[in-house]
Amino acid sequence: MTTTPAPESAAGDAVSGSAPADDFLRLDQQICFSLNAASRAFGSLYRVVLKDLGLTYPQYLVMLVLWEHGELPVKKVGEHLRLDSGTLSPLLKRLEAAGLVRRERSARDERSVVVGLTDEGAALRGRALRVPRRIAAATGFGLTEINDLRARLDRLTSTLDAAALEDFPDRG
Amino acid sequence: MTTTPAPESAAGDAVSGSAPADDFLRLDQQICFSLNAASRAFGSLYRVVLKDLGLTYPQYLVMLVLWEHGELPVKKVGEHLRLDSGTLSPLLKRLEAAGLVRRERSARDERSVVVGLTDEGAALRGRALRVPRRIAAATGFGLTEINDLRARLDRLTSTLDAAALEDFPDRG
DNA sequence: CACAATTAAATTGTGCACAACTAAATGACG
DNA sequence: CGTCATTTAGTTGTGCACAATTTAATTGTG
Repeated sequence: MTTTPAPESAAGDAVSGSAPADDFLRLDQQICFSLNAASRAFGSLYRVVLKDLGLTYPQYLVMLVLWEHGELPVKKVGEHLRLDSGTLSPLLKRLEAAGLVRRERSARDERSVVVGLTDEGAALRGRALRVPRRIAAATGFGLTEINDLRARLDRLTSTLDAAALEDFPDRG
Repeated sequence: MTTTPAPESAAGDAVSGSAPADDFLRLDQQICFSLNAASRAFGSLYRVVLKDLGLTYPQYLVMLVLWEHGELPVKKVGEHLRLDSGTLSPLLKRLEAAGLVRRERSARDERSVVVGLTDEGAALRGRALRVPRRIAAATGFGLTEINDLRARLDRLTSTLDAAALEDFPDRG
């Protein structure tokens, strides 16, 4: 579980034999699983930390966007978070039911629904200020290391997005 | 979007003012969001690549485990993937309905359900061999870089797990 | 102005993650 | 042997992600 053998013999050439492909399959399991596991481990930690704010992790992300940008149409919130209305509509309804946000149709454009903070939602920010520090501490990483990891992940994300668009151009 | 200002002035001391905490909140958004986004971008890519195998991403992970280890009780599958029966039971039923795995109660221990591959499930491995290469290519990362990222993520995961256990010791 | 194309939310349906709980089998111990 | 704690799957309920579809408003064009 330390420093994988790394089947570099098969790194550059086409799939010829069978053994290198096996290694790739095992490696693939490790990579995709590592990311998946890290994401879920983060989720578990946030679940604990956010419990007394009464927020789930995706709800917290939405609140972060609103705290930073003020009121926004659902569309814009979705652009910030890479989420569509299929995910956001029910989530925002739950935040509204919790009294943290209000949602109202824009007068200028009746298609658009503008999401804003209630007083309670704005006040919650004060209690949220201590969240990042607890999370950062739990990672055991320093700021530099965190920023480095973030940069790699962001690069990975945009590369993956680009690759997905090549295979599947009919996507927004 | 390049090299964040990094509010290192507030890195070591307690939250005194307001501005540094604001920065932390913004930073937190970036970190957790980056991981979340990368995980979902990976998911989208796998969704496309796995489409003609008829597998979802979590189902693919289960198949990887079975291809590598042969038949296993549900419990063991869950240990490999960090998933409990609440997630695995319905997932395995879908794989069984698809004709890829069979599930049968162990004779030795009637509590345990052993999951094994059908001929069709074993045969699917052949078509899956080309998946890792497509994924690796899409990341735009070399093997070294992938392994490095994986190592960081694994370290992050175990640190996060340990931190969660400190806050919440009643967890397996 | 009329009408087609586009856009924004919402809805529907499928599948995953996870907490909480249930049911059944096993194992330990008096 | 009987009883109780533990273990293993499964079930239920909540919430998120995402594809596909629907509805309504807006924009563009003739």
